[in-house]
Amino acid sequence: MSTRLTFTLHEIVQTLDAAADALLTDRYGVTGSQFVFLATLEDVEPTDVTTLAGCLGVSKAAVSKRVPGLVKAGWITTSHDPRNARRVVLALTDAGRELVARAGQDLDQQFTALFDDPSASGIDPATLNTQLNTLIGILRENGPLA
Amino acid sequence: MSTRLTFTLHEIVQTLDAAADALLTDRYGVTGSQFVFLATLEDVEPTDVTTLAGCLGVSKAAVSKRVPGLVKAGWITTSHDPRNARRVVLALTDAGRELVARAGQDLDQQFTALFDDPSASGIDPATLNTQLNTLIGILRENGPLA
DNA sequence: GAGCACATGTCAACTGGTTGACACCTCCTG
DNA sequence: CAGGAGGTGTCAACCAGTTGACATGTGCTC
Repeated sequence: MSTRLTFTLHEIVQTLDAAADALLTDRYGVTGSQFVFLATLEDVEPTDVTTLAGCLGVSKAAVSKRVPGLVKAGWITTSHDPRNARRVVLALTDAGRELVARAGQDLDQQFTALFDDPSASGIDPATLNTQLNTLIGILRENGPLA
Repeated sequence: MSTRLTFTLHEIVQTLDAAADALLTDRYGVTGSQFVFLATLEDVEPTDVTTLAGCLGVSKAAVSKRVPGLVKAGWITTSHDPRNARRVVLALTDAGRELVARAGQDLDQQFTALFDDPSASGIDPATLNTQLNTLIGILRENGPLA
């Protein structure tokens, strides 16, 4: 338990990610980063490599390299835009959509259940969220640390 | 601005890291991850590869590979424990200690200054920290998502 | 219609992590 | 003292990112 807020923030996302990863691997057979890929795609499908890379916050090359594996695993499909021969169109398969829906709901439920713990009384997730978003706003205004 | 707390948490640490990295690169000529390495070492020096890897939360091999570069850059030194010929003892150079002190203070000051912003009134860093630590505690108790 | 600016995806080379195998050293136990 | 258990660092092979270069396709302008 750190007294430094920045450390605490890193610690909580790491713990959160580890927990999510374990759940996803055990129950759904995907890694955390695969789930993020699929869930993000679900939000914008059908779309192309460039757009998805933007949504994920990674480079086009990173997306490009991961596509074949996800196709082979049966989560996504690729097709070609008849209007643009260069463009690779990505979409979820039915299995992919199903996975995102079920696992997403599962994760959500597990997470919100944390706040039912007696020691969490007095912690309001909405307030917490607002405060953190305010900090993000200030951080962005100031340019990377003025 | 996300409404999902988990997303917000990821977003704030990413923004924070980007800001810190920019500051460190500009003013001190080290990357964020180099600074973390040195600051962590400062906490436990002199120590060996295994212990430092534990503190950093990475593998021994990862530490082992980064050492030569940091020695060459003049931030750390390696030596041998006379009691154990296998053991590689890591310590900061004077330059390294100086860097950690100055940059650490700089980062701290920049971070705490965020809370002076008028829109941050009503956000108490200590309370925030306590609440997040409570959540971490619950998360760990429950095993990776019960 | 020719040509150019730009969008798009992929490749190669690099970085910094991982795991598993291994060599080496220490120390305890019989 | 022999020998094995276990600690310690490094290596090789791999994975998932990055950047920069590149081939290719689109569409605008002249």
